[in-house]
Amino acid sequence: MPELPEIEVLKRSLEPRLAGRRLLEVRIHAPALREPLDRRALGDLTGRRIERLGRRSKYLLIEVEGGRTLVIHLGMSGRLTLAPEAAEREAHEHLSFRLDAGERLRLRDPRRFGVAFVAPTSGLGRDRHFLHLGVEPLAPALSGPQLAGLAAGRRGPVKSFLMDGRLLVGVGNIYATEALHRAGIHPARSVARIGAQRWQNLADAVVAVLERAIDEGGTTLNDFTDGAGQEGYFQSSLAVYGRAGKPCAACGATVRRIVQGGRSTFYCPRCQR
DNA sequence: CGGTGGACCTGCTGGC
DNA sequence: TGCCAGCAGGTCCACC
Repeated sequence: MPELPEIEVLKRSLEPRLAGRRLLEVRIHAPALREPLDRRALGDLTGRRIERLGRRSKYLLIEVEGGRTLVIHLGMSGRLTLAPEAAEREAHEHLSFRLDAGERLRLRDPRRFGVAFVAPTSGLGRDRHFLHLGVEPLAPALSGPQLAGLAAGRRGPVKSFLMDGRLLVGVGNIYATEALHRAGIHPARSVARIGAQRWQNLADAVVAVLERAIDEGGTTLNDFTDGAGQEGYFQSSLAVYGRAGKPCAACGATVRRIVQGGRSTFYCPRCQR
């Protein structure tokens, strides 16, 4: 579900409701998500006040007093919501924190591809999850020369390049697909055959698609919601993703589906060269 | 270096 | 109606 826009939407929805509040009690209902849950480190968060929320790549950062940060990655199917303490635990709710005022922060993740761990705030960049992450595409906005520089000396299809988190973070299958359509670039085109103008178009497209998706509350294909349970509506703006056999939103040609690196890619054979 | 395929896991959909 | 194959927003690894 979650790429950069979804995590950013989640962060923005939770921040005003979490900042300044205290984590009063933790419940852990599974031994592990994609990685084991450290009961001691998570339990050690109780009693601490939440200072601020942040985001790095597709990781949500919940910074608490005492120099710790609770880091949450939603994997493919995770959902983090703030709901009444009285509400029953839902299926696949693996981790939750009771807060004051009768609310509970709940992490549900049916597929358990997500991650939740605690790390020292000052050393986050040295944590193994963050050590090899590439550049953020927003603020400052990605530029053409920057993208070209990341691709210099490389080969391989541009879509794989966009999704390589060691170079550029936050862009997953949906937004890589949509950005390439917006830039008019065929997803299988080699990065070695992209010129300066196209790099600029692509950088602009990545930024525009991500920003618009944030504005529209993210993409809810199946189960994404923000921290209040609100679904996004960028799915209605998708030009090609998931639209194999249907008309391209821009030109009406029939959208095609191919597989790259084991993932579905959708593109318009007329708009994208 | 890059590409492929698989692993992790549950749930939903579509075809028969 | 039921069953089963295929597919799903993300990483991470082994292997060619």
